[in-house]
Amino acid sequence: MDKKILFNKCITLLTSVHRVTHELTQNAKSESITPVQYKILEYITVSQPVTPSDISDCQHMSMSNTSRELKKLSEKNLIKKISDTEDRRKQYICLSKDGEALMNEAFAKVELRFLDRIRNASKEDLQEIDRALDILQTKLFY
Amino acid sequence: MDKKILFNKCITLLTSVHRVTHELTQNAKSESITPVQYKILEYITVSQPVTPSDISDCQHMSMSNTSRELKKLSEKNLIKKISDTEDRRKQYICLSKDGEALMNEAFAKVELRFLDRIRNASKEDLQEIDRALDILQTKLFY
DNA sequence: CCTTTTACTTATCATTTGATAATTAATGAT
DNA sequence: ATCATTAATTATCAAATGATAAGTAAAAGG
Repeated sequence: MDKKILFNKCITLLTSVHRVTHELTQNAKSESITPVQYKILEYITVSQPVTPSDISDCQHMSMSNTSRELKKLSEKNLIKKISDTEDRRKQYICLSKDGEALMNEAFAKVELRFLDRIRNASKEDLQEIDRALDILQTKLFY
Repeated sequence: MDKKILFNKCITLLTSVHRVTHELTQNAKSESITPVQYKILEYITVSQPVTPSDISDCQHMSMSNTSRELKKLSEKNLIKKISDTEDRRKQYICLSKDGEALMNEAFAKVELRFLDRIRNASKEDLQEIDRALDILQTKLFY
């Protein structure tokens, strides 16, 4: 196995993944939030509850900028902040009802486009895709 | 095959791919260019020669903003513009020597990190990864 | 020819994002 | 009790990006 070839293949896939992600998500997000805010909400959606520090780490942004964006999301009533009862410096961020609704809507659009993308795949194709997703998730994109 | 489960698995992989991409590429790019400029150079690298219109389409930015960024890249001597002899409205963009050097350096850093990531993979793992990349490339991220 | 379309450019403005420093409040360590 | 550390906030500034409008030059289509 030539690792150089594997590298190139991987780069090609990365490029394709980014292109397809854009196709799946374009116009999915509400216009009331910025791209960064959408990414934050997406992260909260799949990982809630999370702390501002978690968001800062995972989204690669400074605590100050994270705090600013969370404040804006809070002002738009898309998230709730809950203080930790043990360590009162900490906060837990969750989606509000509005936030959930907004993300459900966005995810529904993305799912529709995803289903359209695999529309013509056979049963065997789907199983191969499923298996390939597992392998890459565990062995490469862990 | 439950397509809903497949969708969720796919979203999880997309998230992982974006995280890993960030890990592989962070600090790989020269500090003399902006993220958007790096993405443009990356696209030129794998697809050259390309026209400004190609870049505009594929990077999802307006022609005017594309033109501005290409001008900056040109001023930094990272790209060359070549006019089409047949249709003098058209241009072909290629990397300059400096541009190639800059991208080679960036790709080398990314490759090192990639190799480190698959350091502990067995021969069988690598073959599975290779096969999985092929499948996803052709059947999902086409 | 004359008009329309295409490819690209320039200029300008608003918004978003990134970076930095200073501050508050709670906790941990000695 | 004091000092250091942690978690988060606020304020401010600069830079990058996105959006829009107007303009140039070449080509294409009557």
